[in-house]
Amino acid sequence: MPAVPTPTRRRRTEPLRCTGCERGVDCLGAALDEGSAAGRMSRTGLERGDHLYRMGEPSDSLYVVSGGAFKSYVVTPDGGEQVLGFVLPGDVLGIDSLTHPHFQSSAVAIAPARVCRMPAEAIRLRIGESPDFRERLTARMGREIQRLQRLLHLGRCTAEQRVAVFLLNQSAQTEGVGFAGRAQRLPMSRRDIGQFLGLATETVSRVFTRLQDSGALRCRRTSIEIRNVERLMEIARVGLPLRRGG
Amino acid sequence: MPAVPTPTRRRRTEPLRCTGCERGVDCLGAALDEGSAAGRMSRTGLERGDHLYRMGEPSDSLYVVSGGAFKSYVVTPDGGEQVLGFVLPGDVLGIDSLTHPHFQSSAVAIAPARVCRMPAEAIRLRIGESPDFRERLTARMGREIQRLQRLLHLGRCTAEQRVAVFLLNQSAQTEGVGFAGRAQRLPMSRRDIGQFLGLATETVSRVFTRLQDSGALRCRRTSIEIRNVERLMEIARVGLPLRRGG
DNA sequence: GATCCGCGTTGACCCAGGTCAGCGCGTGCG
DNA sequence: CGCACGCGCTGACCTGGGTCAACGCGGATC
Repeated sequence: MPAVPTPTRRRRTEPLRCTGCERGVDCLGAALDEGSAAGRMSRTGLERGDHLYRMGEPSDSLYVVSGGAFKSYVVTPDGGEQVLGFVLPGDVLGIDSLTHPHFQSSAVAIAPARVCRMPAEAIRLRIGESPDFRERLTARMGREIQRLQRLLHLGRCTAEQRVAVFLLNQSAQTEGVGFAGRAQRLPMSRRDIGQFLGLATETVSRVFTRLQDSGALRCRRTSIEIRNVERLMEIARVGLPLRRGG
Repeated sequence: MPAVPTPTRRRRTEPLRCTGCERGVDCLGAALDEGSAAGRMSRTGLERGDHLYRMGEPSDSLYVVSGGAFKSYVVTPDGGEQVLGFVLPGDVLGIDSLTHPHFQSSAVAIAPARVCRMPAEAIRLRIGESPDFRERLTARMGREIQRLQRLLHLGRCTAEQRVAVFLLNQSAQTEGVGFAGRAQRLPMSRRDIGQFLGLATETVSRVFTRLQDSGALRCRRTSIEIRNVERLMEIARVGLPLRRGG
């Protein structure tokens, strides 16, 4: 993202009702958009590079991603970026700042995206009146804790393992469990992946070519196809054996 | 901890009222021990090496640590231990399993310890009746997310930075912010510290001696004294300059 | 079409920290 | 008392991946 920070920008904001939304009743938004919180939601579109929010800004909302992709990150003391995760449709943005008056991380669209805004006061109201909503929210936080714990472990693995796990997760999230054989588009750059996995971009690149040489993968720029899920899972477990072919 | 798992053991369990407890009203237990949840808590003592719970066991409680020290960890697929954190008096154990039917991590006492058990059903009741309790619990989860995010960043730092940050945190938690000049006891082994920070025990040991040589620290086995907080904070920021003295 | 710029890729080099091995010390136990 | 064992410490060695530099490619701009 640019060196001179672009302003936090949100485009085409419009009020929203969840009735008839393609995400259905499992969406956290649908669970909010009832009772006294009804009618307080809004939907916003963002272009690639637009910030949904920045670390330090007053945090007054939670967002359900309904399209596109986001990168969540913090700026480290030394000026680097620690990517916390990539956030895809159905996921919630801002949950790490729910208990704080200011955002604890930044969120930027890495592809044209849409989000549904859930204002904090509506959330607070709904928490009081709906045990179901309460539990969903708590479950989301619990899941985030789990995710970060797994991420912590990933940080102790080899470069091959990190990338393999990352690709498998990515594929599972976008296509359902373990689907392979069709090319998908990775919305994030090698740089982003590196800052997420704790690797230099060069290393990410090298691992990609090594995985390709081993036949587990086929990739060109942002297009990627898992050709051998079993092999990739094997690599995720034990690292890459150096021989080629297969 | 031993290769053959010791049974999960809890000793000297007794019913508990928070009235008159030295921890005071700020304790999460005191906030629970009112209304319909009253009288459902209990206090337990553990010896060094006793497990409070193990990953996979049915999780039916939250615990407030009231004395001693714990290590929270998960066993990684390759059989290693990933230490998630060290848990000291006032902290809560089991919050990462609150939204799961089974514990997602294990907790073992690394020193003689005491905990107050908060049964899940009492928590559920109290959540329904007390917005204050609810918010405290959510705040705890939010804090855990923050902690893990910081830990993630720590995993990208040099060995010196990791150890320096660890020692500063440890000191802050046990003695109030930035206190130095008096020896304290580290209840965890070099091995534990390594498994927490993602370093080999040898590296932890080497860094300790290097920090000692540089005058920032004085340590012998489990006894440790921060002699120069500023220097340690400087190291935490930028890593250790190689020259000695100071 | 010419130019530019950001991204991905590759090669060469280097070093922080992992691994292995040895040793000393304190503690518990027969 | 002697022994064994676990833990911490240190040295020697090795390697995974970071760093630096160069280059190719594709998309945007004029």
